[in-house]
Amino acid sequence: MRLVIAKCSVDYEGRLAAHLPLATRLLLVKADGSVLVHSDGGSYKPLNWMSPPCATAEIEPDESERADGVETVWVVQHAKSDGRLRIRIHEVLHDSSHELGVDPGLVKDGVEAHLQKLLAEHIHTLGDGYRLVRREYMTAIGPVDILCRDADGVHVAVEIKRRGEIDGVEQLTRYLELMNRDPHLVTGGPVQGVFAAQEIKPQARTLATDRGIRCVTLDYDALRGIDDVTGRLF
Amino acid sequence: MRLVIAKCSVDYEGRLAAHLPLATRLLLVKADGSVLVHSDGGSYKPLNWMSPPCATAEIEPDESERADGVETVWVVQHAKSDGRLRIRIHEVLHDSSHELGVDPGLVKDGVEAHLQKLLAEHIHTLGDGYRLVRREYMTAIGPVDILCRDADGVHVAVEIKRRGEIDGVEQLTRYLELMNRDPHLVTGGPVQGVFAAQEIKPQARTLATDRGIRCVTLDYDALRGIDDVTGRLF
DNA sequence: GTGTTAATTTCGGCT
DNA sequence: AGCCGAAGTTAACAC
Repeated sequence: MRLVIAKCSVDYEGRLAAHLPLATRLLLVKADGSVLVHSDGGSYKPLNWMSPPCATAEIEPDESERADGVETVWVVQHAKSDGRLRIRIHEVLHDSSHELGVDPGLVKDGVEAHLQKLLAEHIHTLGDGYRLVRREYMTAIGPVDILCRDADGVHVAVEIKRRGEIDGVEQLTRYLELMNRDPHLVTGGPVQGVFAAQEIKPQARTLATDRGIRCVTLDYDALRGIDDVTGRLF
Repeated sequence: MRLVIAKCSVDYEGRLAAHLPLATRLLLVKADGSVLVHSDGGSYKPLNWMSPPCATAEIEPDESERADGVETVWVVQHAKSDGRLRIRIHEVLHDSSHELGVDPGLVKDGVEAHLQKLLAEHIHTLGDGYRLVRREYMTAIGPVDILCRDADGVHVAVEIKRRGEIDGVEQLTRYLELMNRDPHLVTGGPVQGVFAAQEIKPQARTLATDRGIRCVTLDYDALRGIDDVTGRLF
């Protein structure tokens, strides 16, 4: 990993065109060749970057660039597209390289998969008499998060999101359309839909309700709490 | 901006829980207090981070940590939530600070907003006699990019994308369904749909055509060129 | 490899 | 401030 603090201007051409005026920034070159241009604020997202695979060529500035005070030019070229980053360096304030080795990677907990597991374990939170059929019920266009049956034996497809937005309702709608063509699933009535999320946006709720899909707000801590209570029984 | 290369382990607790095993990484502390933990590969996204506003406290390791070889512990606490990053530093390999100043920021070109503006200004590229009704025509489920009328006065809803994919067709379909329930818009025939993009994926084109939606490929440079010509008239 | 879905998404625009 | 849609989204996972 190479760290360079430099006064520079940057131009990107690829999926869009973007320009960064002259200023002091951090240039980060990773072991895989990717380059990140960071300012001293904002977010974790760089101002500009080039994803791997890519290669950097350090070239001499042309006459007009040299007249503007450009010391060196980095041309970072993406290997598989015409995406290109051109970094005109006016002054290098710091330059150091470091061996980091391979990273063992991140371990996560508490994402959608976890919500799905918790809800499957406590499927009765959807209503009395609900029984789990299976998680990740496979259909031709992808897996339904949870398939269960209500007290009357009617199949219920559950789509789980951390944040419920319109896309999620569309997704569930596609599943429901498909499942309602399957005679095995249409038992005692069409397959019902439940849109479950920690938070449901008003527009998504409106669309879901309009399509006869029930909206359920999930309380992650409560589900986890129920989980703990269950745990205590053993 | 402070740059630290250190052997460390990281734990995040906030919207989820995440853990990074001991390894050598870059710790980047920005002027606004935000912290980024980068490995020497992957993408522009850090392995872990804390967004501003937040504050870092450097504390002494406890006994068991010290026994594990921990030299210092950084506790990065988010100011407005209970999100917290705990970085256990075993060894510092580099530590430097730099004054960067405020960044003038990024200038973009060629994004959807620009395409929309250009097409609205040259709505006749969709066909002779087309007239603009308005951009960002508001419906209950969101704004339609462009609403116009063809030579016969039939309303036409236009969805613009930089890259036309299936979800864009879905979006336009939702708008059309809703708009066709509005008697004010169904003048002389149902509202027509136009899916306009710089590039339209075959699957999206197939779906759109199947639904009676016309696909139009936009030439950004040509539109801009027309714009220049118009500009010359003044 | 291609396509689909999630993300501590982040970011910008508008109400 | 909140809501919604776009992103050079990126990244993980399934087929």
